Amino acid sequence: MPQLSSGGGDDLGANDEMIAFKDEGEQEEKIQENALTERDLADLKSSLVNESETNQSPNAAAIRRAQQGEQRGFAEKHREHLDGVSKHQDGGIYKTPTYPGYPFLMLPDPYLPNGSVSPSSNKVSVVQQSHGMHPLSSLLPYGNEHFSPSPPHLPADMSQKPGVHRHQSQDLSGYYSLPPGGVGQITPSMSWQGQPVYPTLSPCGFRQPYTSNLSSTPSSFSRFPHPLMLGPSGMHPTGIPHPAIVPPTGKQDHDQYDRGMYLKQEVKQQKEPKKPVIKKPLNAFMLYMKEMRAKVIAECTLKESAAINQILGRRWHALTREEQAKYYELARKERQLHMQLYPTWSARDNYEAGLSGVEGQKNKADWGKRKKRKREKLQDSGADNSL
DNA sequence: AGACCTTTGAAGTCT
DNA sequence: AGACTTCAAAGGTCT
Repeated sequence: MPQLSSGGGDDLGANDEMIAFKDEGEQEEKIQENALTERDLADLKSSLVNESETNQSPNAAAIRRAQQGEQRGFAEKHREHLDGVSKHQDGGIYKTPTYPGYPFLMLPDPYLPNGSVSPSSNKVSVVQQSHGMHPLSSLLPYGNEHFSPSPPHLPADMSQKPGVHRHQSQDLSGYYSLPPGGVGQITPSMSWQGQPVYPTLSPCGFRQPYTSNLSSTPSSFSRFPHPLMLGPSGMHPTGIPHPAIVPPTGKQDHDQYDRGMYLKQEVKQQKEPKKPVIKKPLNAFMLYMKEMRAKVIAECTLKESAAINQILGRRWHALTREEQAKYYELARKERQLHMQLYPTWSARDNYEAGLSGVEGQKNKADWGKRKKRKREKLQDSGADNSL
């Protein structure tokens, strides 16, 4: 793990914010690595494109394995980078928010007393938004479904776990519970229309001006209002439009702004009034993926998530520690918020309940099956390695 | 219809 | 304590 214990008094026990940063000389080394990685990405992309065009040629697996081997080497190297400990995060990470796509909001920092706005959050730096990506999506990592005009079901723990006091603290307000009928601190600058154009290296390795030309997309912010603008009807029954609550059917649909989708979901939810599942808070990499996926899709014209995730995994390793630290910090806040919203929730809940239906039906026997599958897979891969 | 793939990280379980 | 497993997102692909 790249994180080390902070000892900084984070009662979450989450230590991912403590990311080691070394001196600037190493940064240069990192930049060189980035350049190499971009070339690797070009190779990866071309191979992936070929892969998709040739309908998964027999060589694809071998190529993939080779890439993964290469990637592993990089990962280990990267982790070495992160092994050192530095304590200047608070002073350093957000001083220069160089990452253009990171949507900082005017968020009260739950770690600061009185819900004061931390230096880390007083930058509204929504500059580069991914294709079809909501500007707030990094802070709404559980999908947008929860903001649909049709309110989600009560969270399972709301009705099942007695004594769960759901307060809407000031700390939370900055994240999920914006004032009804308005977007609160969300200023017009949060719109990604007409944002500066950042020439970026595509994950495929070619330089391409990345424009947030989203007006043509169905989920464009210009055509559809922000889900948080939906007002009370889009609020969570608690008053907190928390996105972690999803129908137990599992997959979240992306084009939540599509009215047709709303209707479909309404019908679906009427048909299957199952208990919602509170999903895990997203980790740093998941947040990164969520933000960058659309961009990679647009630039590489890839759609297969497995391939995209490979690219994103590489890009993740190619990020500087500071860039990664932003996501670690965001993930930490996500966990904190999640814990505050659902103090009795445990990841175990989803182990047992699964997303497939009635809570508790996916019992340990089913879990054992998956375990077995995993083991079989690992054994197979081990056999592959032995060849 | 649902599992799988693919990634990293957090958190749970097991030994 | 450390190893192992599951889940989180995503959407095409496969069974």
